[in-house]
Amino acid sequence: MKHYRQQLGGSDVDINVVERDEDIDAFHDWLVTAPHLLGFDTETTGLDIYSPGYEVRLAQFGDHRTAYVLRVEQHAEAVKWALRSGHRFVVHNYAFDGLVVDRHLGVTVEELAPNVVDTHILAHLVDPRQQAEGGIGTGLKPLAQHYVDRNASDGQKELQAEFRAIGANKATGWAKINIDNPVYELYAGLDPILAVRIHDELALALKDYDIEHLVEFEHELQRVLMLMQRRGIRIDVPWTSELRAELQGEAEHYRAIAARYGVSNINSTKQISEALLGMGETLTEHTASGAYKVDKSVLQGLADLDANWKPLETRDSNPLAEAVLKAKRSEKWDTAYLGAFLDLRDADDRLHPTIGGLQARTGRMSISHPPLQQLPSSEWRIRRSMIADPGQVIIAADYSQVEMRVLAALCQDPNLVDAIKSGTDLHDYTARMVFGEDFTSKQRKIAKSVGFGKVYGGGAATITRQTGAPLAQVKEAIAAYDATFPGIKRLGHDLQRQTGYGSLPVITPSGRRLPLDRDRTYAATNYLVQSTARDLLAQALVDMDSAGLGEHLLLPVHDEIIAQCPEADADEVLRGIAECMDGDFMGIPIVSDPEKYGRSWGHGYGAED
DNA sequence: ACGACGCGCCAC
DNA sequence: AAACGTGGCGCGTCGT
Repeated sequence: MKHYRQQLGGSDVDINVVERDEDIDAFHDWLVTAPHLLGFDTETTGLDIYSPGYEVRLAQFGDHRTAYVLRVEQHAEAVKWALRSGHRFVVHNYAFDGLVVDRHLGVTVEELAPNVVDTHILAHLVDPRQQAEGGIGTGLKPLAQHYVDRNASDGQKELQAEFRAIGANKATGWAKINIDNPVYELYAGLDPILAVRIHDELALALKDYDIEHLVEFEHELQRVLMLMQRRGIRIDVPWTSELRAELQGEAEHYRAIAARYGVSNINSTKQISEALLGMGETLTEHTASGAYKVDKSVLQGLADLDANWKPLETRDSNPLAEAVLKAKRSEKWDTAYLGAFLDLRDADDRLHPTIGGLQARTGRMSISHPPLQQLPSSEWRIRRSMIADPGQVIIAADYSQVEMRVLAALCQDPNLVDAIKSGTDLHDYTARMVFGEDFTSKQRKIAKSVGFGKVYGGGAATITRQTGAPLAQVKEAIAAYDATFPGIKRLGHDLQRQTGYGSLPVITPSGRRLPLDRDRTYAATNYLVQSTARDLLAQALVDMDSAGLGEHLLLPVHDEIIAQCPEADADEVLRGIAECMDGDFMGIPIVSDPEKYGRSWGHGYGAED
């Protein structure tokens, strides 16, 4: 047995590294007398749990002052035994380690999840802000520094130095570092101890908030999301490869055109602005640092295109602007999406994206590796890469105008409630109230933008920029909007007053605490609405799992659920999904729009067989 | 060479 | 009085 002793938060901690088979006896002896609640952590070769060749290298258990580090290759049975020993475990970000032991040790999410408390979830419920936003932070390091020891480290920096010493980097070091490297072993052992100590402090903080139901709910949701991540989603490799080749060809074609105008690097804003000025174009917008702005909207203007890439026919299209726009788009779609699909797939051509259940300040979920919540929706080709399992079809259900409905429920403005309950198009209703019976399509667009502005906290200037309508007209529309729906404005005022203008958090109907930034208290309405809409979708996911629909679920996308099922069952499964999503929220009907897509996700966006 | 950071752009 | 929210990620730039 190898030992390390270290000071942590004013007391000594002991880290024991199991080296030989006889050391396991000491681990056994410790575990059977150890506290019921133990910290657990793993060290692995990387983050891509499902990639070929992936390995879990170390497994660590610990209490407040003692940790055992086990090498999984040697002592996998002891690790499994410990995980099944009836203890409860504290894990920081169980969504990761839980899937690691599910995939690589066969200790499943189903058996372990009920015995786990995740400090990431607790931390987010105490304070969802990152350090940079003025919060405590939700990572192991900031939590350790805040709750355990001002000088605590999660070892990332120290390990990075070790990686460098062996000619590795952050990406390769975790797989390459010697398994008996002392820095590696020490920090591996510290992590479960930190998790336990952080847990106790967070549990104490949560006691005051009376949100035990949220703690339980978020763990339940996490389990459902982990099963979705484990299931993964199949990709059509030949389609993806062919589309890549096509987009790469397009990018190359347009790069060559740009090069003819002196732009050798289409990502260099400097080259682009200089070349455009050289062609006699006038650039009027500047970036924050004073450089000429040549972003998408500026280039679209020069290329005579509107925001939807449709010709405006107001001028001759600048060929350089057009070439840069198209080259950039093709390149981004190729690398950020299609390339990632192929790189991140497992041996069975499935993606297992990381689904963060409690990610944004508002609790909104995120999906990364690859980022499947942000695939282009303007066309179907990228989404066409995601396909249903054999014999199945992709189905989806999205909430209809969920944020406006939530806003109506929370502010109870009579006209807004009436507008939603009447079932008429909300933006038509608003335009009629604001501009009268004979409103034009332009006025409807303004009314729609004002509505979004209310949800996001935007003002007249932003709406002017978006719609192109004159400022005076936008201001008039906002005034009329406020007069029509006074409850929305009142909600914002009430929230700011109730929170002491940012000194207290906004509390959502679910009990979630949402701290405000003092210089942006106008965001209170948006936080409340966004978070509550998220809670509705999260509850629907948990309900679907309880209703036996879990096996169909693929992805959550903010206000919609992507799923799959055998074609013959599509109507029935969609009905079940709708039953979980739909309902009454504070007197406002929440309704979803279920749809059968077809063989691929792209089939919901225009792809055909 | 690597990593932190700002910008821009994709989504809802 | 006015103030557009939440993410992920690839690129270029800059600092180590």
